[in-house]
Amino acid sequence: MADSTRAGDGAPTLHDVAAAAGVSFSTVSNVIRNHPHVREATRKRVLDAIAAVGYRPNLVARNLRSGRSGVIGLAVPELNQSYFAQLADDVIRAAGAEGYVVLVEQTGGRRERERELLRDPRLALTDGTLISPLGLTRDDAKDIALGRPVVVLGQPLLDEADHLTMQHEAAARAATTHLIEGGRNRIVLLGAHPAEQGTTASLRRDGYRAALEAAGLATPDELVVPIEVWDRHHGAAAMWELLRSGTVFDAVFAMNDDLALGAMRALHERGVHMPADVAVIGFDDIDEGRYSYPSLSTVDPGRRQIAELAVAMLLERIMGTTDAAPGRMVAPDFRIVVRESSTT
Amino acid sequence: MADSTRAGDGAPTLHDVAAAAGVSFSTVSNVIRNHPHVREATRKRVLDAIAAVGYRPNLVARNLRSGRSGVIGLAVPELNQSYFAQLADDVIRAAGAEGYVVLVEQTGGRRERERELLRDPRLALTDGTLISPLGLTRDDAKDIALGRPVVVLGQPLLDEADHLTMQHEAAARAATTHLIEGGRNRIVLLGAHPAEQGTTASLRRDGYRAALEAAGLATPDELVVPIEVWDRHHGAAAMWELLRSGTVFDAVFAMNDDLALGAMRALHERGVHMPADVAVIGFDDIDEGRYSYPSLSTVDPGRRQIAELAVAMLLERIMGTTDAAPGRMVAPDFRIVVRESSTT
DNA sequence: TCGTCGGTTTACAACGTTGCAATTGCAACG
DNA sequence: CGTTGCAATTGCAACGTTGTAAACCGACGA
Repeated sequence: MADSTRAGDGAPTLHDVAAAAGVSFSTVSNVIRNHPHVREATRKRVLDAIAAVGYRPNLVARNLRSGRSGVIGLAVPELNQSYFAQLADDVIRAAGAEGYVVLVEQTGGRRERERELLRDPRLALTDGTLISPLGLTRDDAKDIALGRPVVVLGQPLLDEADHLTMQHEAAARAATTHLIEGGRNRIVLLGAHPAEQGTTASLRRDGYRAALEAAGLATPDELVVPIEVWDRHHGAAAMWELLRSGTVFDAVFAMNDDLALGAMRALHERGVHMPADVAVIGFDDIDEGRYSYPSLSTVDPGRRQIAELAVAMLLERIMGTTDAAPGRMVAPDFRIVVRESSTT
Repeated sequence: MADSTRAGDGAPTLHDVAAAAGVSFSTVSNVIRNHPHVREATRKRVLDAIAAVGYRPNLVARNLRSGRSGVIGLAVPELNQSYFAQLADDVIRAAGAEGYVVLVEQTGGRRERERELLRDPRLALTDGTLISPLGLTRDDAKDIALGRPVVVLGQPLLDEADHLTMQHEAAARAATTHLIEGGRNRIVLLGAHPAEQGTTASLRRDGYRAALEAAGLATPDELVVPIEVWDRHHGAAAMWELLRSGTVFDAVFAMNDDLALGAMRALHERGVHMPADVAVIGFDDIDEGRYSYPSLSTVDPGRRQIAELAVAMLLERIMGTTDAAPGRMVAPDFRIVVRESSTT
């Protein structure tokens, strides 16, 4: 039980085990690594010694030797946004199934922070990175040299990285079309990021516009509401402001479910009925939307599959089981989920 | 710009920089470590070489040398439960402010997994662990020898660890009392874990019972609803079942907000009005509760402060800035947050 | 001119592994 | 009874740092 062989306060090492078992530390290493040529009696003696001194391999040393850490990094805007919490959940599970653990970083969706993260030597602790950028543009990323496996969840951004792209535009278009087919024609877009190109926000906005144009509807500027941070709070605040302004509308397409839920709260408070007065659809299919009142229509982008696919792509790079050039994959099909908030 | 000095595919090391700068690698190390005695000209030459070869320190090697990794582990049931997602958010922020990053593990609240995690050598990658156990009991934990900094969010569990305990019982009692003061007397407890002692669930149940007894109310068995997993789905399902059974009640105290939100959905679907017919209060004060309809009354346990305090306690152990025996801290005050769901 | 004393630079031994190369021991063989 | 062959064991050089001890080198005072 006791660890009488140990000196100082450090954890026992191979050498401590070796001393306890009366063999060289190489032999202990052989036992641990399942080296084929170890006599049964020796193996047992070593295993007993391991138990006796309470030895645990020092993973840091092992990593230094092997060049691998068994850790992947996941960078998301913030876990307080349900979509990313659930994405992180899925990623941790998928990675865990392959024996990897996950270091989670929050970017707040700020481009400087996203940039910094991709260059941060801290990431060298991980074998690779999965990043879901929000603010970063191709321009910002131009001079980033990675030299390590990275998978980007989003639009093509880095030449050296793999990309897993959602069908933002098509999905946004389908969501908007769903509202139009329900007879709506003054549809608010909640969460625009005006100045940007090639980001999640701009692609979804393009889809929204395309749907309206295809239906012969105009897209008045006052219906496109910019919101920097896509959380419930900002969704509610923006909706309050919109209601205060007296703008007339009969539907809302929110850039994500958090914004939609925040907006719904504001609509409730003003006594606006959903879906009778205003139909609402969000994006992401977070779990909450099933349980809200009214339950929230949304776009299911296949989050779970995306997480699994992204982890698989990253691990393939890490293990070097692929020699394909960095490329782009398009996420599996999205799906419009119709719930109460947009039922005609 | 180019890295012509490099051989092979490995990242450049101190030696590569040294070669490029024409100094010994020790000097490079001195520059990096801000050793006082380096001639200005030399420093500049080395810095240029660092930039030229694109050197980044190898953190794994640094960690091996220093015995520190700058990583802490956070073990929570699952990020899909909003409270833990927000806790993780807070912990990552608090740790980040001190220069630490966070490796997140999910336990699913399963005792075996929680046990395993505390013994897993994988944790050796981290400098310490913050764990929020759900299933683990003192008995389960009896034979766990840590030998490393651990802070437990919850009841005293491990002799070698620090504990940060919420005032579960008092808070649950206050929540229940709030419902009673609103004139309710058939109060459902949602989320009991029947057989357990000393866990979050049992302490909150004790608080619930104490409040009822103090008010001279009975606690009929049919009002105490056991639910294993505290998420929206199970909350809704349990409420459906309760409604189906014909049990009469006029209020619900849910063990957490997710359960409450799930239950509210079921109540909505059955046309039960809140708070008129049934008052609801949850626990945790997750962000969602502000935006639900009706907005959810809850117990604010001071999550943010708890996260910051827990990180501070853990870092104190890691840095060895305290030599106090492992002990227990009680979390700062909770607060009953009254919103629409329990307004009389 | 020599020794001393700074500041400056370099050498080197860890940190705890891994994995190959080298060594040992032993049995079967010629 | 010395080889050969092979299993079992051991030695040792990495992996890329940090930090201490040692070495170097002018300049300055004696």
